[in-house]
Amino acid sequence: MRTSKYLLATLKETPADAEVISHQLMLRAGMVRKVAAGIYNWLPVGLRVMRKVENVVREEMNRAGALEVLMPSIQPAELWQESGRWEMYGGELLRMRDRHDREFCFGPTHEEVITSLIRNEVRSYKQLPLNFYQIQTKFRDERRPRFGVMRAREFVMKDAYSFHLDQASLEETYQAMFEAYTRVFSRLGLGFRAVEADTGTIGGSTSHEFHVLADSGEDAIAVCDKYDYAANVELAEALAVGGDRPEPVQTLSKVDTPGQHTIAAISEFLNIGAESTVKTLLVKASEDSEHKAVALVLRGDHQLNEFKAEKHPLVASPITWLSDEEINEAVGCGPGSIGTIDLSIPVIADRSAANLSDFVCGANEEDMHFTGANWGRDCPEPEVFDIRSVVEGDLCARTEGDDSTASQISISRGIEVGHIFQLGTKYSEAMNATCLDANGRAAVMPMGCYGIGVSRIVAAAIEQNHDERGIVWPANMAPFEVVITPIAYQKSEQVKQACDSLYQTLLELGVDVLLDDRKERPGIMFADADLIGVPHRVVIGDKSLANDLVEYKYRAAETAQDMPLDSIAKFLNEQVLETRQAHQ
RNA sequence: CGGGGUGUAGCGCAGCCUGGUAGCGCAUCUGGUUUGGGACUAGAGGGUCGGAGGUUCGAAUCCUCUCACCCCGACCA
Repeated sequence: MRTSKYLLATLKETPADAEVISHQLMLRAGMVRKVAAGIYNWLPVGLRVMRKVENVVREEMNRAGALEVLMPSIQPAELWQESGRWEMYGGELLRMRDRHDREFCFGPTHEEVITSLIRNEVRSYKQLPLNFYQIQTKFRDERRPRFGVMRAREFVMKDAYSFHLDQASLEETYQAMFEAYTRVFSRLGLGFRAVEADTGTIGGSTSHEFHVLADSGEDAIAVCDKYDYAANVELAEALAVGGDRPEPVQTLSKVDTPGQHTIAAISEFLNIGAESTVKTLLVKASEDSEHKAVALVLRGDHQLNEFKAEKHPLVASPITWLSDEEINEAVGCGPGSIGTIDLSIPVIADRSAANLSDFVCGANEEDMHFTGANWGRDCPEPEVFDIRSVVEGDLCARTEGDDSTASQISISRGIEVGHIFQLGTKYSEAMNATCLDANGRAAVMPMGCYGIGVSRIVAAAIEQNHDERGIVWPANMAPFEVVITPIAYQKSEQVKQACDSLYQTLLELGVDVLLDDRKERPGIMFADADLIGVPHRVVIGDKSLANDLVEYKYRAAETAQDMPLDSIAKFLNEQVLETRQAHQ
């Protein structure tokens, strides 16, 4: 491609509404432009990158035996009503009506469509297992789109759905997808980690997320390298800290704590550590409970994990906090004075809180607290449940024996770019997707689903690969593999000939090459090439040509080097082929 | 959906408080001088001041309503 016939659309200044570096650089490099909140145009440079990602994804899905299909982005309401999600999905589902007033939605995902398709096409277990995928535009009406293409409303996703006769077959395909995803992200040159993930309301089955590690990531990941444990903090198990519960030594006493309503205030007022206090949080009880509220008890220095708490049968889902009035009604005081003594509602204590003795808690009376409180003696033994979030330094849940130092949890941030899921029969059962088994009986097909955020990967890769001059693409994602930067292309016939000839040779070798034949000063051409992140750059000017030399520079390298003109094409081709092969 | 903020040329911004007929830098176009890291120079084009209504002789500026976008808030690729 010649820049004179192309749209580089690079920007010198950073647009004001871009916050994260990937969004800023995608705008500056002329990759995307915003059309509306969370909706983007992909310009030529950006689309080139996305296509490269798609190609790798497609190759690996094909290699893993999945079959490519294309489903519609507009889906009829009937299918969603059949699965029950027309009511359940909420505001993220963009709904619309056609001219006959029939209801449709713009697909945020395709379980319904694929299940409806396959239940009509598959008759016998002999056809199974089958795995279908597509690379297609999705729409989710996010409550808050942000970070450019990273959390857009309209985005490109690879989604796959597998159908099986039994669980064993599902697990086999799940494993194959796990390996395919690992290959995809490795080939794309991303620093990533597969982590155990929340199965959400579907429950019971296995799920893994693939995260690109980046400080700007919206997810927190708990990692322990020693035991090879990695899980989203949403579900990472938190062990009790502090060992077994010591015997009580203090007596229960009520103390005046005027105006002290927070853990920080109480521990300072009483001159004790927050880890000897307990906080009592009141949330709504689930509908089948006889109580209105449930008390969640945590050690003062710990944080409630709402995802975990929601899984307890007594806790209403989604988790709902009691208002100040409701708290007063339930325990007779404000939110800053609740405690575990003489509570008439169920008490669920975190493992660490349950291990405390002689702790401080509210007295269910304004401006009063208890010290020396003890489970079993002063209040009933609580139900113990893991309801706190792991923190840096916690012992890994997989720790074996008395290994207290080397197996601590560290927390890092990640961008979710892939998610694989054993769905089970949730959709196949609701939509009656069956096939005949070996006994000639109808069997509901267990399903798996597997997603990759194609457009999000582009942004995630930039988060991980940039410097002060711009993007430094991983080899397999760069929009162009080589850029030729002439010095005085318009004036020097010698330079023009050398550039055109090299350009033609590289094109014939199948290299993605960009020739910057604009009538610009070198500084502008260098800046643009660095900004869009072309890995290999060749500068051709009269000075070096006089010695039959050209200058070669690798984008990520500090310095350039002179190379003979007559061997540069061969050299570049080798470089390109080498990186392509290294990432096959 | 709550809370905060911003809308003035393609991009980044000033002007608004104190009403008087819209400006700066970058980018764009033309000419000249330049040509190894975002040049210099002379000229030129480009704006419903987000939209509607109101106050006023007169509104980018004051008032009301509205729309869009951004940021902070717990179900996601």
